Amino acid sequence: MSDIPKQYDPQAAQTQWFPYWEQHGHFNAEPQTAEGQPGKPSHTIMIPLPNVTGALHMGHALNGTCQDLITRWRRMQGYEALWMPGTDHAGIATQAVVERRMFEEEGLTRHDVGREALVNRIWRWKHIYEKRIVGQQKTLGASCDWRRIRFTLDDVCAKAVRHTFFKMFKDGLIFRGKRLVNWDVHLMTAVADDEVYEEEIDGHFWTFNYPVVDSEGEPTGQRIRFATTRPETMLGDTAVCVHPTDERYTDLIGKSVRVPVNGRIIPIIADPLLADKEKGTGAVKVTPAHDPNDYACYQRQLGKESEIGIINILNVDGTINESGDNEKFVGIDRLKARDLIIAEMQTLGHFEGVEDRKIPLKHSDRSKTPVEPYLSDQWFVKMGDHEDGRPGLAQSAIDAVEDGRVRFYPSRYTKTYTDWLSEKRDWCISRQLWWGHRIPIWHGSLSRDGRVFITDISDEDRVVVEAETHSQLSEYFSAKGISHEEYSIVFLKERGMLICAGSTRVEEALATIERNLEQGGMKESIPGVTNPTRNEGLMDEPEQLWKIRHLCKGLFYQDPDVLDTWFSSALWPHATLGWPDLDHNPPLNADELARQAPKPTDCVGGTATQGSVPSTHMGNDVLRTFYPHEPIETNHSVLITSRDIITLWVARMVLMGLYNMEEIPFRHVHVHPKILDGFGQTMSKSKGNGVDPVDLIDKYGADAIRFTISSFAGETQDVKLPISYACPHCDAMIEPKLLKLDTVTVVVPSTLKGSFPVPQGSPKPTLVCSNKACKKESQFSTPLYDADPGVPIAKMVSERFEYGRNFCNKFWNAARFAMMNLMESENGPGYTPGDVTADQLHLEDRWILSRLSTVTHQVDEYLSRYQFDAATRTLREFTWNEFCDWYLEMIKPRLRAVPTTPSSASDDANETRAVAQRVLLAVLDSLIRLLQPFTPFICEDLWQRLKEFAPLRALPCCDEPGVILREATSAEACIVAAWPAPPKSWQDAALEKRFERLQETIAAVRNVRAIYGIKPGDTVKLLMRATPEVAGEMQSVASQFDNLAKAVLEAAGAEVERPAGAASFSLGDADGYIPLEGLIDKAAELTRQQKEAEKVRKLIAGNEGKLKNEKFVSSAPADVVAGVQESLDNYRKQLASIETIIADLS
RNA sequence: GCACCCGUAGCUCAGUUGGUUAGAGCGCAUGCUUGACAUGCAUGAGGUCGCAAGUUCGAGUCUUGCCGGGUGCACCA
Repeated sequence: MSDIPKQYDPQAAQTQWFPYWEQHGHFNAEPQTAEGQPGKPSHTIMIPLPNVTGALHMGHALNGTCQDLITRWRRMQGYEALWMPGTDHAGIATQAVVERRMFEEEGLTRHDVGREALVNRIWRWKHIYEKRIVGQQKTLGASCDWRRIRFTLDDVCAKAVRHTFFKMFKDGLIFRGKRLVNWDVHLMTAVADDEVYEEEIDGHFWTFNYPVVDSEGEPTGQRIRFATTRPETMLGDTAVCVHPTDERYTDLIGKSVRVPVNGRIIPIIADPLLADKEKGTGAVKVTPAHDPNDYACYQRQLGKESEIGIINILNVDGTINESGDNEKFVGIDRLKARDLIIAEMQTLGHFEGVEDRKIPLKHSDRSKTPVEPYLSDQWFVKMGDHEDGRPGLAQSAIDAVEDGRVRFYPSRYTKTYTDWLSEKRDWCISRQLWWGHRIPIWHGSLSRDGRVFITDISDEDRVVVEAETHSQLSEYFSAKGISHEEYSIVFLKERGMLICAGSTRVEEALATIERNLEQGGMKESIPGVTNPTRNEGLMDEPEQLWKIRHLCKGLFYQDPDVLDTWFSSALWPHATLGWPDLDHNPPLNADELARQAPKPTDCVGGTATQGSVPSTHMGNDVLRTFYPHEPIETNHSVLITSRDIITLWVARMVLMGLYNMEEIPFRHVHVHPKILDGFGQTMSKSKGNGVDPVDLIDKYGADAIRFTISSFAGETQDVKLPISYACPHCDAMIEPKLLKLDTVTVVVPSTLKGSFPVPQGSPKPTLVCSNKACKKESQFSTPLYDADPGVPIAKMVSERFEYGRNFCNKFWNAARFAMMNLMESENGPGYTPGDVTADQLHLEDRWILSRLSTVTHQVDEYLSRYQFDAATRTLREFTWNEFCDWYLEMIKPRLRAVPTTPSSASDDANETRAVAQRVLLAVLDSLIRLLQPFTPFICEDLWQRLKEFAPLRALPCCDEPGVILREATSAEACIVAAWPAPPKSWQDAALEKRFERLQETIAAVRNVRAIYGIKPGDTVKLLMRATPEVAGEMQSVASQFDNLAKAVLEAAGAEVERPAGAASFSLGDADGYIPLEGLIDKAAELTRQQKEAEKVRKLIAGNEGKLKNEKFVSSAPADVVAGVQESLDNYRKQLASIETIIADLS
């Protein structure tokens, strides 16, 4: 067996077998082609699409491992298993990373390069990172159907997005509204709630007063005091608010105050929710455009007598605009303006005091600058129920989980999901970005005065279509061959119109109009739409001004915003399967198809692997087969993801699936743990602790990474993964440390040299090896910088993965051993296939087959509940502690064709060897299959090696009594071999119990040998005192005592007595004596036995106490009481033996 | 403030519906290398299961409170 190396070489297996699987189409999932045709059940997993922002980290590796495991397991079980790959354009994150890079490297902002050029740059970024991501996934062994890879901005997904938006628009589910967003004044965009972080800063808390004025605007002499942390917002104040029952102010309610800095007269209103009698002065200024609470107050007051205004005082860049009604501050940054306003208030005598205070302030994660609450126009999806009481989008998704159509594993995450959905908050779907699905809406103005409208539709704004104008538009469209099904027009009360495009043709037609208008040519335009006119009224609408300036030049323009990333990813489960096209299958990826171009020999006999290429066949079989449908027995599906996107993504997929498909998108949702670093923090690029799985795979192998990861993918808690840096010169481990920077804490090597972060243009920081013999420097892998080319890099590694590496090596060597013994050698003939009957089995064969059956069923059970950790541990223990440590050791004598017991002395030694070989191969065969989902590369490698000399092998046989193993042909590849199903009848609890006793005895003998330092080569004698039954068992396996503990069983029986000068052990139902005349230290032996006796006495006392307790005896179940009684009896026997020994010794 | 998770051996974690002596890997100690594997084998040491009370015949497991760590959601004049 010289061709099997002593150590498993993961890289060799990975290089060989991944392309093999791909080329043979083993990852491909094919749809059923005709209705009603009986076929395999399907199994679908939709990947939680990684962002093209950057490379994958360990969290992705965990996520991918779980999905691949389930996919490979189901595939072997006979499912047509689809794992759908793809990536997400990740709107803001990707745009931000490209913008930042562009600024750092070229000093350019997006406004310098323009929309089209920026988007092109992002596409280039996307291509680079998608390739990297796919490469990482394949390195890990991901068995996705790569031909079906999708990207959320590709044509198939874009069509689904447009279709859905159009449908929702027509259904009245999409509306335009105002919303306070987190405005990043640096990037000049809104950022989502999850893209801001809070940081406490040292701030101030100022108290001012406003003079109360009478109806003529003359001061009454009264003043109202209030406090604020943002004095500049005074410019946007539209009210002062007090609590309605606050006696200090009740007489002022309804009166007015004058804002000293701009002279604006504003009312004093009462609002019990906004004002708090206990806090501050009890009075609060109201700035609806720049504070969420104030905005909520503004909405509450709408339509009431005390209705207040709303004034946006900020430009997009954070400077004060004209609406502040004081030209002194126009164009000044809001922070500068703050100081000026404080000074002015002081001068005017309205300043009361200031105190220092820690203020939690929201910062933009992208620019690390404070965000401003900022009122803007946004698009929303209505989540609430319909007016007639029918459940709306949110409710439909709640129902699906509550009635069990969608089930969470672990179930506690159900609460996260339903709690969030039951708020039914409308979903803001617009983003002020350039990278994403452009909102397919064109704004137009029909008004005659040339005003431009950024239209604002809420339900009450919609008006019945004016037939005349509508027909003009219809004419325009129909002249282009566009039917009225493809667009939807909504007119707004005398304010303009919105056209929603439902097809690319409409989009093109509308884009043509827009372009022509922009160029001033009116060759093609909608009647009634006039040339753009710059309107002065816009000047107080900074965001709109900005839009006009940068994005659109006319009265007729496409909405500049793009959709929230989650809008497209919510469609993922059906969009990727080709929805809304029901008449053909989705197209396959040409590059990926080329990878598996069938070799000439494969072409003979048909086109089986090409089944889902668009063909003459009509109908979308892919969608029909792989999207959940009735009857549910024919298809299964699971979503495997991390908990932080349960609301953002999982909930939205369910509601979108129900909306578009009228069926849930998946039946199970498995939520796996998160991976934290050794300091307990989540891994992320900005912290510098994100480990590239490929680095780890290079070091330990993909199987090792997968095995280790699955061993900690349990259901209870997150996983700490301590990492260190490996010195590239000497391989020593360098510990990481935390380094606090201005805004974040980052992870860097503890032996960091040089400043961090790097000042512009300075050398990159390095680490110094802590190994005294090395002391060399290297750069280190950090997502915060790219290392200089050609410089040695200390990669991030984690010793935790030795767990998996060692396991793979152990398994490799077990297989190596098996193969050596399956070949012809001086020990006997090579493997011959053939049946094995029950009567040919030895004790250890029956035991290992019993264990195999038990373990297989346990693994199935664990995997069906997504308990990867338990499944992994079970297989590891079985492989290492049972198969290797006991079974292989026990059959070694048989494989050497040495007669094993006196009674088998006459047996044909070769037959003994043959049976051992067959059972060995059968167990190994099953084990390779069982481990395939976990460690596919090593398994395929071993499978193919075994196939070379044992294409026929004896495998578990279920249908014939007495026949245990029967000849069968092995599958072409392990990845497509059948999942093991050993008969349950093999499980034999009594046998397993008996075997445990044997193991205990052997361990006890080994213990004695270790204590007395007996040389490994020396044989000892063993005498066992036991009941005739147990003694008989001992006799029957006597050769194993010799084999495994170098002990010759001299005697076994009830009459055996302890020889003088023997070391002893007591097991409850048997005592063992090992004569060690001369070797034994009587005093030490006595101490050892007394200690043992003490332990047993305590146990006896405990059990006796229980049995004396009448309540225990009467209320505990009978079997528990019997169990206690039984163990008490055993302990008493054991104690009696030990006491005899003690008496002998003393 | 509300919700969820976690606290078990030096470290990282298991521990099913409460039930006989609480387990694993790493690390540690001792002893083993010509026959699968030193990425290995054997043996061993190491835990009043965060604290307190309660329920129960019986609690690592259930309940309540407290302490400590984490996460999510609200809120922050």
